[in-house]
Amino acid sequence: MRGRGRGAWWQERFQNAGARITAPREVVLDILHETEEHMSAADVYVKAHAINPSIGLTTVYRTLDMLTQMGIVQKFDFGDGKARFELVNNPGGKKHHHHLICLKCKAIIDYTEFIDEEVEFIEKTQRKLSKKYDFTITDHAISFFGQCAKCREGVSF
Amino acid sequence: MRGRGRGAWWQERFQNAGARITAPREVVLDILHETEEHMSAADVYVKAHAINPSIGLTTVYRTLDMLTQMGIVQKFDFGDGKARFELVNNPGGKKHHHHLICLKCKAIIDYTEFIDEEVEFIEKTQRKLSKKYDFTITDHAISFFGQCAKCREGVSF
DNA sequence: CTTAATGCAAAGGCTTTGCATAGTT
DNA sequence: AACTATGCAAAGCCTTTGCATTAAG
Repeated sequence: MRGRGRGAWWQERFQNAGARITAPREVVLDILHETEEHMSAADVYVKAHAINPSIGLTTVYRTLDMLTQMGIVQKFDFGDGKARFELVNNPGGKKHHHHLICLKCKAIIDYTEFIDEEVEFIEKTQRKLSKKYDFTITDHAISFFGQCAKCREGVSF
Repeated sequence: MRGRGRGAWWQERFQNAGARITAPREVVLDILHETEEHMSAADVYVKAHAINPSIGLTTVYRTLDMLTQMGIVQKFDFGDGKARFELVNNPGGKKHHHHLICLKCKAIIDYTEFIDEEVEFIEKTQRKLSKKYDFTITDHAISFFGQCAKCREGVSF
């Protein structure tokens, strides 16, 4: 029963969805809320298990999957074989950002610089898409791919 | 030796990179060039193997990976456990597009409607990011996530 | 000729599933 | 009490790796 009271924003969503509020789910949400990183399921599991040793890896996977489907969490694949998870709206936490990904070394840069200009643009597009395709859009992702300075120096390709 | 003469655009890039032009690579590029779908490695393999039975799955994976690192192909993860590949620039082929993804049923909609407006915006951002982070940007991806009309009707979440 | 590319088989690693148990509502 | 959520172990499945062979430049 960790974090009860705080973070009620998602508890309401759980109830509306008929999903039970359980200790493992609270722990996972807390962890995602407090981190600045792009965490893999295993990363979350390690922290969760440290907090509450009775939490298993399977539950972490299942929780992350549920949260992704609910639109509370966003799942990313940066190309290194394991999925990464981030809270979509992190009140008081990490700022909304987009990604710059090096295709060679898989380095990820989070940028927030031009987000403000992007927001207006994105929202306009979102409204149009939502209407045209009868889609309820809850989130978006923008990524740029290329080579970082370090990898550009190196030979090949 | 399929497709020699045509599609010389990538052959030059191979030579500059010191990569050999081989039959399997030509076949894979041809397949990607001719399709309208988001193909998995297995999908590509099936077609490639049908054209040239001596082509193995491993080579398809290795080729796709190389093309991705070269920026010729873009690798996507739509959340169903297998990676998808698309040619980045497909002269005379499929138009550049972005994705609308249903988090429930994993349906993917390719949209091209508002691309033109996006292009100008994206290029501006790209120039700024490229400069600030000393990154050579070769491509981008924009995706919107949510629920399609069909899944919205269904209960849960 | 030299070195990269390929294929097959096997290994690897992340993620999912079956089933009995514990926990919520 | 009724039914969802969890955990463990095992299975699944996509992807990668080792190594001998073949082919490109």
